[in-house]
This record gives sequence, C-alpha cells and structure tokens, in this order.
Amino acid sequence: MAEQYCYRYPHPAVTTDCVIFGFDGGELQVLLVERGIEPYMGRWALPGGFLKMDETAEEGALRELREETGLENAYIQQFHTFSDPRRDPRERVITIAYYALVKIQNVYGGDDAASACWFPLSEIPSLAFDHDYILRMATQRLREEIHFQPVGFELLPEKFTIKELQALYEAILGVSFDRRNFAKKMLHLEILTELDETVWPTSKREAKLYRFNSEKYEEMKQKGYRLEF
Amino acid sequence: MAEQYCYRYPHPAVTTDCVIFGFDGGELQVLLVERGIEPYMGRWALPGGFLKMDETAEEGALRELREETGLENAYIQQFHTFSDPRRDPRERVITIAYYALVKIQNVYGGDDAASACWFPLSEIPSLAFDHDYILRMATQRLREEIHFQPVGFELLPEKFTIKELQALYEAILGVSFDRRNFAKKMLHLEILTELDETVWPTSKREAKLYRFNSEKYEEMKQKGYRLEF
DNA sequence: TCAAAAGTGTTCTCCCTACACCCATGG
DNA sequence: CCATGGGTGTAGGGAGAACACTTTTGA
Repeated sequence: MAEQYCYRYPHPAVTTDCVIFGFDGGELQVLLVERGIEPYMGRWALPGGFLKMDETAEEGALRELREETGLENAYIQQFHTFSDPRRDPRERVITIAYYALVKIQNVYGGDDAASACWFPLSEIPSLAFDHDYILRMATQRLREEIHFQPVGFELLPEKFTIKELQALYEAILGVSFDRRNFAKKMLHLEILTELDETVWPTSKREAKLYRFNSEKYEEMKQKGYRLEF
Repeated sequence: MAEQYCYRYPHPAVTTDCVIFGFDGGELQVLLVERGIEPYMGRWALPGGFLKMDETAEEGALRELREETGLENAYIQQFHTFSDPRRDPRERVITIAYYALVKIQNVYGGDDAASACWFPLSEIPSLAFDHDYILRMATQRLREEIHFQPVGFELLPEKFTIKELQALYEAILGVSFDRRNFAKKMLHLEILTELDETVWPTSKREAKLYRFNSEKYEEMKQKGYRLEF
C-alpha cells in the first residue's frame, strides 16, 4: 500500500490504551493481551489500538473494551496521555490512556480475546512498551478516585454484601478496616439500598444483600462528596 | 512547501494547550492570547501550539508557557486530552491540555506576549475552538487537586500572610471561611514556616509573613495527605 | 475615640476509632 | 457445644465549626 496520507508537518500516530480492572472477591485483576506481532511479540500488554479518524478517544477506548470483553456500557475514565517520543520503536506514537472498571462476572471472551487473560495486580509480568508505567499510574489514580466517587460499585455485581464491598476497598487501597466501622460508614452514606434477599456466602450464616443507590449518589455529588479512609 | 510527511494511515495533528492560572490577591486570573490567524481570528484563546516531534507533551507545554510568560520553572499538570474529531475546522487536531500555576508577579511579557492578557475567571470572554470547555475542566480539576496538594503556594509570592493564603483558597473554591479556623487549620498542618518579618498589607496593623515549608510537605505526601474544607 | 484588621482562645458537637456483645449456623 | 462469621451497640478522643476577646493603628 502506498503511503498516501500526507501532511505539511510531521504528525504522530495516536492510540488509546485501556487498563481494565476487575475484582474477583480477593484481589484486583487486570486484563492483559499477549502481543502477536512485533515489536514486543509474545509479551503481555494493555489492550489498545490506533484511534480512528472519526471517533473520539473515549469512543476508541470503548471500542477496544468491547472487543476485549464484550461489554457495551462499562465505566471508563481517561487518566493520562503518554507522549515520550521514544515510547514506541516504530514511529512516534502518543497514547491516550483510560482505565475501565468492569464486573468481571459479565466478561466473556470477546472477539480478540483468544489471548486475553486476567492477572492479579500483584502478579503482573513485565509488559510491552511503557505499559508498566501506564499501569502503575492507573492504579494510583484509581486509589485517588475512590475517595471522591463510589467507583467500587462498578466492580461488584448488582447485588453484594457489605463484606464483599469491604474486601474491594481493602484490595484497592491496600489496607484493612474494622468490619463494624466500615459497615457503619457505608450505611451512613445512604448510597446503599438494603434488599430483602440474603445469601449464604461460603460461611456459617446468611448475609444481607445490598444494591447501589445511584439516585442518592447523584444527589450527593452536587453538594460535594468525600469519602474518608 | 510540499506536503512531504506521508504515512500509510491517517494521523491527527497534536497540540498542547495551557490554562495558565495566576492570583492577584482577589480573584483567580487566566492568561489568554488573541488569535492573529484564522480560524477564530481576533478571538481569545488558550496559549498553545503544535507539539514538536522530539519533545514530550510536558516539554511542549513548558515551552508554550515560557514563550507566553518568560517563566522557566512553573508548576504544570496535565489534566485531560481533548479529541473530538471536529474540534478544529482545519483538520483533526487532538490537544493535550495542561494547567499551570504561576506567581503572577514574576510574569513579564514574553516573546509572544504582545497579545497576551490576564482575565479574571469571572470575566472570561467566549473563547476559540473548545477552549471554554477546556477552561471549565481545568478549574474543576484545580479545585479537586487543592484538596490533596498544597498547590496554592505556586500561585503566591515567596512570602505571604495567612490572609492572602485564605483569599486564595476562597477564590479557588468559591467559598468563604472563618478567619480563625482557617489559620488554625493551616498552621496545624505544619507546612508553613513563620518568618521574622512582617508587613503592613494596606491595613491598620502589621501581619506576620509565612513561607511554604516544602520539606515538611514532602514528608506528609508519603503518608497520605488530605485537606478538608 | 472609633472602626477595622490581626492575633489568640473556648466550647460544643459530631464523627471516627476502638472496643464488646449477641445471634445463627455447621461441624 | 463450640468455633466461625454476621449484625449491632457503646465509650472516648480529636478535629472542625461557631463564636468572643484583646491589641494595634489610621482616620
């Protein structure tokens, strides 16, 4: 194919990369894909690809996400653009990076997913390009964001127990909380709706199920919301 | 000039734009430039320009900042990348946006500054491109950031009074604080160093001067710092 | 002598923290 | 019947919010 797209000044290529977080009840997980072409063939990398000329970066990130997970409506958040001139050996490539929070139970292998795999955050292999750095920055931003937005709910199933919610917060922030104080704080925020149902979560006794109350949350976001931990 | 830079796939142009904040003691100010060429000739816009192929976005933003303000070492922070395919009528242009916090007293007219002008945040005219939107997002991010980082000090002169610091926080957050509680909270953080000097700030009585204690702040940032307002 | 600005202190309340206790269930 | 996990309550401390008093100086 001829090199038919010509400009008076040099232009960089632009991609989107997506750090896809999931939660399995224990540790935070990240979805990685194995590269099938050079450079870095065989290395694990973040899902991503070149931005089409008629889509926004967000649309590109959602497209990548759909291809890898089959999910149409996940929560995504742009967090940084990486522009080191030498971050890709082929040509100059600038990447607009997003992180996505998905309910891991809803993810089935998508089109591209033959080589996609979940990795616990503590067992990430060495990644292609500067993706190690991108991933580090994504987890850092997720930790910050969780103080302002109840993003945790994007990672949990529709119905969940307080214990599961606590496990998630502990996994994201890398700390542990007092069981009773955590429940009190969360219930006091009034963004949880108690359901009539209960479950037997592997344990001795049934536990109440809750659902995220998004109307209440939208209300709170107006007058400034902050979550202390 | 011939269109000599050719690629196999279409590439967008990439720029950096910079929202430069200053503080004059009363209101937050933003530095704007008047466009001398089409499109949007004569309209006010954020300083910015095309990214060179051998510089990072941060270097590009610092270069723009230097050209407009003469400042070499200002605080800048990347906050979002704007990628709407139609945000520039000429061709597809993606912009990596930064905000900068500068000590307004140190800014003299730089090279490009013939047409640069400070505007109070409340009196911003209608801007070129999507710069209104970019500016709104920058102020929002600045408001969030101030809860985690004492960025206010980047906007004040080396030595300042508590009253000036309070005026700054009030200007950024758009609220007003009790004078005594604000002083107590700030001094309690131990990131201020009291100086021996005093000043007569337009008022009846002399006031103590303070300096930002950056060693102490770096210490605090390790163990998680949060500022409540 | 009065008003305005700067410095310091006190009280009250609320929220966060660190705890203890009860209940239900499965072994 | 006892260990485990789930649900709820209580006492203490610290920080923020609301508020008052004093001092200095210029008009």
